[in-house]
Amino acid sequence: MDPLIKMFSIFEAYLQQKITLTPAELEHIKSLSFIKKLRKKQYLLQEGDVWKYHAFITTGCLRTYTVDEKGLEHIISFAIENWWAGDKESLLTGEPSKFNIDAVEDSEVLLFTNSNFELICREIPAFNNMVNAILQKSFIASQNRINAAISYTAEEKYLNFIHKYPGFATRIPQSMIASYLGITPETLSRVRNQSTKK
Amino acid sequence: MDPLIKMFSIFEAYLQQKITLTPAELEHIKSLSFIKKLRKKQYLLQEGDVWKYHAFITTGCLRTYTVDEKGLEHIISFAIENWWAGDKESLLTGEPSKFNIDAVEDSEVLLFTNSNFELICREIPAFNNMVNAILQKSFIASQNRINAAISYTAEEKYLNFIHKYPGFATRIPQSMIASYLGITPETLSRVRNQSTKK
DNA sequence: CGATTCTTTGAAAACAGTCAATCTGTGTGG
DNA sequence: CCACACAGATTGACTGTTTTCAAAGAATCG
Repeated sequence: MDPLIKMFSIFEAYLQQKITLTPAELEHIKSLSFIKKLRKKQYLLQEGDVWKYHAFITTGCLRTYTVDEKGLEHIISFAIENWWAGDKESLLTGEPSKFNIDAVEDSEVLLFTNSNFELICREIPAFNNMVNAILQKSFIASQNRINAAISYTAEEKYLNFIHKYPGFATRIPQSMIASYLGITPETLSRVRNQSTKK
Repeated sequence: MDPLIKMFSIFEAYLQQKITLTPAELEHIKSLSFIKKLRKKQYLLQEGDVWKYHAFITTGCLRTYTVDEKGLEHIISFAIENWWAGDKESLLTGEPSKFNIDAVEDSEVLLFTNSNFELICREIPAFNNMVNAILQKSFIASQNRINAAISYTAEEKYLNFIHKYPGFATRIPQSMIASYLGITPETLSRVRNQSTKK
């Protein structure tokens, strides 16, 4: 099966679960998308580059992260199949990104240039509404993450994480969970040992 | 001067700086808004209540915060004049809010019920676009705050804060800045002393 | 002023981070 | 198929930062 057809069918299922589209609209959206396959550890975006796309993940897992002066990575977000990735700030301002995005697993991504994406939003109001609803959910999730980051202890952060994303923890190295939670891998290891004892 | 007229003129100036509206549209928006004056420390929203509005601050300063089991407050966000406040999660889900919103200074707020707000969004596409642009900026700010929360030391958090919001720090108690940064007031006090020595 | 609130300071304790070594599991090439 | 290499996880000892608790010192406001 043509990979574009297969990948797009995943996106199509995603769209149809959220909004109603005519076959012509679907075909139009499809015509404006293109595929990118990423091997594990391959970059989708590197710090310093300008991000100009909207990326929908059909399979796999990506991470968005910063690297500090000491070379430590801090994961801002994960994005798995049926979710979006990108740097909205770089996209909006045109400034070079301060984030890196790379593949945690071999992944397949559907890309839209920003101008094509905006075209779709203008032409298909339901699509625009969907995009705004996603943004709203993303914002709410961010608020909750901020609350966890400034209120919780290391243990609470971990327990909250596995409760919120059950199953996901087994899919990625623990050191990445630590990086996402803002603690060291060693601390996470100790916290896990103590939690299981209870 | 009628307080509604005065307050609305602030909102009107805000709107006209962002979008173009006809006098009739402005009048329509005005007719769907209502005033709330808040004395310092007065609640706009209490934990457990369902939030059903969109609040635009014309003067003053509000804070959104959680209270943990120990009774400690954790500030999720500040909102000053010409900015918005509310709990999008409670609004979207209809669930009781886990946040409190109260006035840090005597404040004046313009309120729209969610249904009236959505009506305006539907009737005036430019207004809807403006709302989405604000949401986008809010999301970007949240991402940056998450990055600071998981990457920075206490001192870096403070320096980043005063750099990002110059002047604002003098407007609120330092203990609230500490609460916003996720550190204790004592630590902030010490960090400030050390920073000024340098 | 006096009362309240906020900030600063000190000393001790708790927590998380660092560095280094060991252990575990996985996958690859000989 | 085994042995090895590698990446990731764990553990220990130590260090450093931040918190906690308590008290004293400013600042603010009625």
